[in-house]
Amino acid sequence: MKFDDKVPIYYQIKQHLYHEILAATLKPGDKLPAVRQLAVDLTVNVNTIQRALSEMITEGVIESRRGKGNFVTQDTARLAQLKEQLVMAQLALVYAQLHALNLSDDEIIESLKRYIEQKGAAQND
Amino acid sequence: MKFDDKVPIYYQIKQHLYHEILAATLKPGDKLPAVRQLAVDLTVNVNTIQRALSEMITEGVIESRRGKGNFVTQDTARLAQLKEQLVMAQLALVYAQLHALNLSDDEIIESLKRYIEQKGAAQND
DNA sequence: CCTAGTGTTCTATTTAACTATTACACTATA
DNA sequence: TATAGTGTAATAGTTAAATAGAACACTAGG
Repeated sequence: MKFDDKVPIYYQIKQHLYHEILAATLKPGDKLPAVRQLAVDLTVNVNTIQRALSEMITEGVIESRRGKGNFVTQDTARLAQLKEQLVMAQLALVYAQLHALNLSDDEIIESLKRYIEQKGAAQND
Repeated sequence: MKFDDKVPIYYQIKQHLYHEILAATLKPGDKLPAVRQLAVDLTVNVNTIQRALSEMITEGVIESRRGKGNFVTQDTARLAQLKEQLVMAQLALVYAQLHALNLSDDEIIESLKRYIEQKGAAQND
């Protein structure tokens, strides 16, 4: 995994895991890879994995069972809520950024459409 | 100015200045506030300001004139190019994030529209 | 009971960002 | 030429992220 050195690695790992869970690559109740395995896979230290996981445990996304492993919560309502929050946060961010560049609401929507069309033309998804 | 502690301060300052320039709050040829003044305004050290500025000088956005000050470049073509790049980069980012959450192209566009409508309803812009 | 696999915690060290401080270089102007 | 305002650069110290390594706690299975 490649990291952006502008953002703490533990935070990027957290976002990575969030995406896997909210995109249902990891389903409710699924067991995550062992922390030592994740550390190898992502070529970081166990402590860095642990830091990402401990925040997600606090947030109710992951349940930890000592001696067994880490598991995706089965609280699907919580997951749906978090997904909606994440989508809205992303949109709010990009909207604020583009609005700050003096793009109107319509221009923002249009430029997104243009981007998607260009993307589709450049490479079939 | 408030900073996100997940991202280096110098980098946030750079983005902040980019926005002011590309939104034409600071126009081509305009003089920027003195580095020591910026340091006071943004409550950071001069070196942190300098680091942001030196990258922007390398990128051709700002011209430095020793003893006089820092000035926005008058190369409007360069500015237009950078603005387009920045907009596209923002869109690419949010698209990738939402796509990774299994939202289709249409759903991404629709959710942006919904966000903007909600925003307009919640607070007149 | 022992062992392997798991999560958890602690200490020490390294590195990069940021700060504080000082000094230097150049420009304009009184 | 003296002074104030500007950018530039170097040094030293602080802090947080990340690493390395070790130890501890719990579970399952032979």
